[in-house]
Amino acid sequence: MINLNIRHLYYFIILVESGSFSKAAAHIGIGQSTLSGAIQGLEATIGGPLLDRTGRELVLLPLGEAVLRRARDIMAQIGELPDLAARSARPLSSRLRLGLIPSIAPFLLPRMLKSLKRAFPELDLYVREGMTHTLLSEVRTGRLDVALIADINGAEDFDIAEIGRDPLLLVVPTDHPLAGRNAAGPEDIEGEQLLLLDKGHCLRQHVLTAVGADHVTEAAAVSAFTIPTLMHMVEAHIGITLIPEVAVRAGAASQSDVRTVRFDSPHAWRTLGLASRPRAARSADFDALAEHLRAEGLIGIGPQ
Amino acid sequence: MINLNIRHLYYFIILVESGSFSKAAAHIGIGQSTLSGAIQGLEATIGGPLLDRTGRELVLLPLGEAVLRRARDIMAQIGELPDLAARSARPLSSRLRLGLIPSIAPFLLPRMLKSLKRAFPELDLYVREGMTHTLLSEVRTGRLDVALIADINGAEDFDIAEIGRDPLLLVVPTDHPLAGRNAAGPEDIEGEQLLLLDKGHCLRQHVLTAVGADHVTEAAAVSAFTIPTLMHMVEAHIGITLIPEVAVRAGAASQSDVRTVRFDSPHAWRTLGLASRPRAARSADFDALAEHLRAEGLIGIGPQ
DNA sequence: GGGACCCTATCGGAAAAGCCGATCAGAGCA
DNA sequence: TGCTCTGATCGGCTTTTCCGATAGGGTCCC
Repeated sequence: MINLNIRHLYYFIILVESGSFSKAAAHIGIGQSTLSGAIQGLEATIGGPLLDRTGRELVLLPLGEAVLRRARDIMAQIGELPDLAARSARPLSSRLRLGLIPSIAPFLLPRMLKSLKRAFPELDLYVREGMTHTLLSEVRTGRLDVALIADINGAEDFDIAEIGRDPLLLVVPTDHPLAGRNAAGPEDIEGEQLLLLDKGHCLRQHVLTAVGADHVTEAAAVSAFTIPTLMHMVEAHIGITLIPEVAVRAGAASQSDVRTVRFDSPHAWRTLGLASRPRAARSADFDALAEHLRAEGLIGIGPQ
Repeated sequence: MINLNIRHLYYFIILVESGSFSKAAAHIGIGQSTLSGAIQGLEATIGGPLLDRTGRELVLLPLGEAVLRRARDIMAQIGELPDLAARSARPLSSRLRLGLIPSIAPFLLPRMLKSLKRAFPELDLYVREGMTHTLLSEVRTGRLDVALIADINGAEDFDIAEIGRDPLLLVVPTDHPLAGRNAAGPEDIEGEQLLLLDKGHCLRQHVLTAVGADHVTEAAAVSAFTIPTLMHMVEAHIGITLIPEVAVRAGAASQSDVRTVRFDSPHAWRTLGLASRPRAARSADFDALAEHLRAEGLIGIGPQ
């Protein structure tokens, strides 16, 4: 194993620039004997002489010249390390791997990316879409830094920074009796065909809870993979559904044949939060991200 | 001053590749506590945390990733150093700064460069032309490695590797009485106008010695800066001169209006030698160069 | 939820390296 | 031939590095 101290490479550089052991030692602030020994150690680990000391002036051997070039390169790279550290110390200034659930990602990303780019130009955001349990597993193993999820009750093992509340809105066809109403409740949609996202999506459970799981048998529900598909199914009078406000805000329900109606229920909203590993070294970064999302109001309507 | 051991950078690389302190320590062959301390030291000198150790798996922080990249670069550069040393150990495999005197350089260089390139492809030859005392001064101070000179008696302070003897030939106009002769001697040119190189050129003194300084007063001699100029002056019947065989061999006297004649005199030759600093670290290189010049017979007619 | 297992951090003592001042040997110069 | 300057060497001291043992957490399985 090579035993080589960066400091000794620096000594060598100064030695060449000074042209003399004693001057270099004085310049560095060490004894001449120390420098002599350090250079000999350098030559021993490299495996050849660097300097010709026989003459009145030190003469750099070809090997010494090659080593000098590399030593300068190395010192430059070493010198950058504290700068890297300083840069990393600034909030949201480096790579951050963010996971989002499918009922948020497509609606939030366009605005969020723009907003983050403006506020944190150094941020190198890496985004992945996945269901809650997948994202949390990746956060746990370190493949993701944070996950923006909507089921903060199932994430007790994680640090949760709440972002806000995302209400669920009822979506009905334009010609539906409820289409003109200001608000509706669970009792208004009894017997209706309820359209849900596939199993695994947390929104599915939230919707079932919002309408009251008793009122709709799961067997009677029809599933879709994405919210836009749900919208098209509502348009086609296959049934009705509830979608989160973030999707509505992004235009998910803006076709002319559907209407959104406020849904009054004790559970007609979901709480959004950023989940990260507890005691993670970068918690300051995560807090900054949560604070930014809250302040910008990109998602949710303020903390519960 | 940054106190950082290359070894610890290597530790960090292995640590990241192993994914665990204990595995990395076992792989390197050090104690786990040692590795822990080394990484903490690294983080202290760099100025920020490199890893998040809170979870089950080590997670590389952005700073750690940047440092890892640089560490790998640095290790690669360090690893090349012994290779550089090994290459430098081969003879004539690196830069060599050679000085030549004006009465040799223009005639020898074309053939010598080709020959050296063939024999030592790694050689990076840097050539300078200068008068003997200039070259020797530069050898002494280390700005040149060796000088090919013709006045080895004036260089007692240097290591001299003799290359061979360079005879001096008489040059006369074609219609000169001596032009048809096989040989001539000092007595044959008494009273002739002798053409010499300028003061400072060692050839000037060699010629004066060869003809016997008594036979020609310096005042009667006419000077030129280069041997081709001398040739033109002989052509123009301004006088006669002696030039070294190396110049003749390179075609310096091949115009139709001059003839060369062997000059018989105890001093009608000069000894060529490579001068280098005594006890120089690269003496093996210089010996190899001298041996090559002798073996190739590019200059001189064998050792005296 | 309790216990086993694995992980990293910490501590005291031993080994090694780094450093210093003093001294020695050699080269260059007068 | 001395004198001066320079780098190498040596003994002793300080600092760093390393190790084994141990402590403190986190994770996972029962």
